[in-house]
Amino acid sequence: MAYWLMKSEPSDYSIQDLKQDKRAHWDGVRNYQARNHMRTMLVGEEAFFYHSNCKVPGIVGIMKVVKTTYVDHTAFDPKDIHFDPKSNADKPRWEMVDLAYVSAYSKIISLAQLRETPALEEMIILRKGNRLSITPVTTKEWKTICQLGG
DNA sequence: GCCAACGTTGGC
DNA sequence: GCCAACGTTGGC
Repeated sequence: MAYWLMKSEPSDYSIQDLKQDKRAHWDGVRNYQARNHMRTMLVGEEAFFYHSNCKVPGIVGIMKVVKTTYVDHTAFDPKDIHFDPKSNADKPRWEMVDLAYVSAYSKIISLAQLRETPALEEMIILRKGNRLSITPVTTKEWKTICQLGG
């Protein structure tokens, strides 16, 4: 069983949205590396929900995989913001998983706080220039971050 | 808003 | 296959 970290801009979709919806399609991923990570996800695996591109970026909660990858049909929709003319029903290029809400931290574990934690110095999202929206998290990192969350 | 870093595209 | 140009991400 692997652990994950998945980014979303809260102005687009936040942990509060997921809490309300209970379950969500993680659509709109348009990066091959991120897609390939999703392909290896198994039902029951847990992921941190990360708020990116906002005032205080950081980890805000936990969710779990409830459905493995299937075709992301939003890529076919010209009105969708993530429309990709190179993906079609005959030859779909993008996929998504379904995730369920698990918990939300009462206080965000900020990016600054993650950077200050020595046990996390190898974390992928903390590496210079990293922009990948879906990354694996090691068991050690997972436990360290859970402790930070209290 | 700025800009470094990265991924993708397409001409050659 | 190379690589310049372009678009996007995301912290600050």
